Amino acid sequence: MKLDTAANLLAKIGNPTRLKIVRLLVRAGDEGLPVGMIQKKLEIPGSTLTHHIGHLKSAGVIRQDRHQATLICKMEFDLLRELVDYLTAECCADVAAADDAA
Amino acid sequence: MKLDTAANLLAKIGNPTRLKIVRLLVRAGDEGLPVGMIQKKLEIPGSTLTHHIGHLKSAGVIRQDRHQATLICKMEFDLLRELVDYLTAECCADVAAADDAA
DNA sequence: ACTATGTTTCTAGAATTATCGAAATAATAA
DNA sequence: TTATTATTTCGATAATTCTAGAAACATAGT
Repeated sequence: MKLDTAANLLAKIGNPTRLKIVRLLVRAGDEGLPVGMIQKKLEIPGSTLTHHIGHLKSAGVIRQDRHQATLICKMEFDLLRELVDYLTAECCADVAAADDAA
Repeated sequence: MKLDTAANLLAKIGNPTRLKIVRLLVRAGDEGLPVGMIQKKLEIPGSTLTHHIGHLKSAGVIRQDRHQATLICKMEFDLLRELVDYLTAECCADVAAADDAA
């Protein structure tokens, strides 16, 4: 994963409202959650919620599947995992070596 | 770690310039890097660099130790690890829906 | 004191992001 | 068709963040 991609993903989930959305969706698992349910839990206007969902979607963090009249939001777990892997590799891997060197 | 704290940390390192700084400092290990060396590697104006360092410092991601005329920037590895742990918990969550302290 | 180097503070403009009401669209049912 | 529920798009404003030049401050050497 490129640095700019990682930075973008981090910035997206680095917004309190969006991190709450991510957390809800992670806990919802593969079944996801309807937009309306997220809205009910976060208690924010629909347009604001859509704005944040748009960010998460365009970054590839989540996707939306329509189910009748409702849109179900689902985590793209693979990407989230990739991001954590990047952080671990790029930002934490050298910690042990650094500790040894000290 | 609280959600808002995590979101703030993610937002801080979710800026390409700051993620580059973090990466340099992680690789520098416990010895850290002088501001001037970071500036030389990133090729950005000092005032811009100070701005980003200020963000990282106020979030607790890095600290600065003066060594004669130069300021050495060092990662706060513990906090970074805590953040990765938080993300990992979110990512690999079979978390109980009960602890909803949003 | 003066000079040089390293870094920050001040300041302001540009760019991006967040918020949300109102109107529009999507899907389905009566 | 009309109605209803679900969600988005539009449009405008507010708030935040980014960038960087100029000036100031910090430290050490002469």
